[in-house]
Amino acid sequence: MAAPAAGLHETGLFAECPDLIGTPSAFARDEEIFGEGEEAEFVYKVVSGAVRSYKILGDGRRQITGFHLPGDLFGFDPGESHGHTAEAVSDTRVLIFKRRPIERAATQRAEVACQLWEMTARTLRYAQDHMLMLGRGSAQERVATFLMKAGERLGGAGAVELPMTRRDIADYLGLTLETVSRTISHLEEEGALLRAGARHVTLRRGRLRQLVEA
Amino acid sequence: MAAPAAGLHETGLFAECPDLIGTPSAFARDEEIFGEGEEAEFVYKVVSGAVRSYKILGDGRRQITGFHLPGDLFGFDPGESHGHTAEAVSDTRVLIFKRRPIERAATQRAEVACQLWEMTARTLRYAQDHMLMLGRGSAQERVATFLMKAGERLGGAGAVELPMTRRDIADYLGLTLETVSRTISHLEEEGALLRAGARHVTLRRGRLRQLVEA
DNA sequence: CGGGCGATTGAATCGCATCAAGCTATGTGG
DNA sequence: CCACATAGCTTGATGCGATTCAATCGCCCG
Repeated sequence: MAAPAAGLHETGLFAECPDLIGTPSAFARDEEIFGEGEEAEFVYKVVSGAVRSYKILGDGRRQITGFHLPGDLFGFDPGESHGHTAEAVSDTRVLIFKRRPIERAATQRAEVACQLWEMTARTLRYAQDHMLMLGRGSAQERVATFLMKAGERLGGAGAVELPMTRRDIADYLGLTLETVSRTISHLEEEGALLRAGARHVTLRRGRLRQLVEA
Repeated sequence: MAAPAAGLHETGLFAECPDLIGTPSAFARDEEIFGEGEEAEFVYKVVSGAVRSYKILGDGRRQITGFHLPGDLFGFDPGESHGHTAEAVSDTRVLIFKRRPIERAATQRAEVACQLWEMTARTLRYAQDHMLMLGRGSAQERVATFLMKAGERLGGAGAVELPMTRRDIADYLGLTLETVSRTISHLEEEGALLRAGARHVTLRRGRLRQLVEA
């Protein structure tokens, strides 16, 4: 679904930098965590909740480039300033890390730099897959693919609790919220999912995959 | 326009790896350089000509993720296998480097790893800007932006010699070749450019920028 | 000079956007 | 505890921009 950018934790980068205990912090729904163009002083790791990263196009058109879920690291666009704005999708708790010590460690320890490289590379692969959807996918393909990927990350057996609104999904997929809503209704008619309230869906993965590949 | 991914040369990574003198090689127009899924044994640097990297969606729909021009490095998607297919847009000369020694150097020398990280990060920024176009731009915005970026990379004063076909441009921008053609005609009517043969255009940058921002 | 591929242009169609009501949860104050 | 307000979602009607299908056109190369 999104650009996880996890892995630092698991691979122990943070464990190996004793000074880099993250500072816990919390953001309310829709609160800005950082803005595009601001100096990139911190890096963030989601503990609970969800975060959206997006770019804006002058007149307000918004493209969400990724959602960040618990375990994901975000805000580490290399460069002096943030290339995105990040906001809490729902009430969210994060750990905050200073960016400088991490970058300093990277200049001295090759394995740290390699892990950062690997992390950025993973984000790049997600971005390129997403480009394929945005450039070439129909509305149905985009929504079905989104739900399947969301299901893998959020769901257990098939029940998925979506933290984001229809507008967020639309801005992630390059559609309007009406089209997302209609498409989900259509998928339900086709037997590809069941809704229980707008945010709670149960996926029929096989059926969904059929519709995407057909 | 594309995902340059240059920088390794200028920053001397290759100079510092005496074993890594690139092997010259040449590809004819439309010849495949490597295919998606193949083992990623080599990295390539464009000497002359142009290269397209793309992904394919089952039924033949193609999304070009970037064009590579002289000086650009490509094929360095980290991971064991290539995530793209690469083909020569026109007759193209490249330098070929073995990937292994570079990665080995990265695991030992932090500054090498940092350069690779930086390179991937630059590609990621291009990909994310492109996502904004694909998700939210009109045909006119996409084509005008493409031409301006192509002009910066290929053109001197304003005369641009496009190495790729309308279909290539369309598959890069998520449009059809007819729409690209029509849009270029329309831009010419608007006084934003002059054509001298399909591949040769002279841009009026100020006028183009007006149309994109309006 | 002729063949052919790529580009342009035209006409009809379609998918998604836009505009516009309702609907349904959730939460708040009386 | 219920009425009401509100934000988010769904559904419907209509329009538009891009695609699709179909002819030419024109440039380049043999």
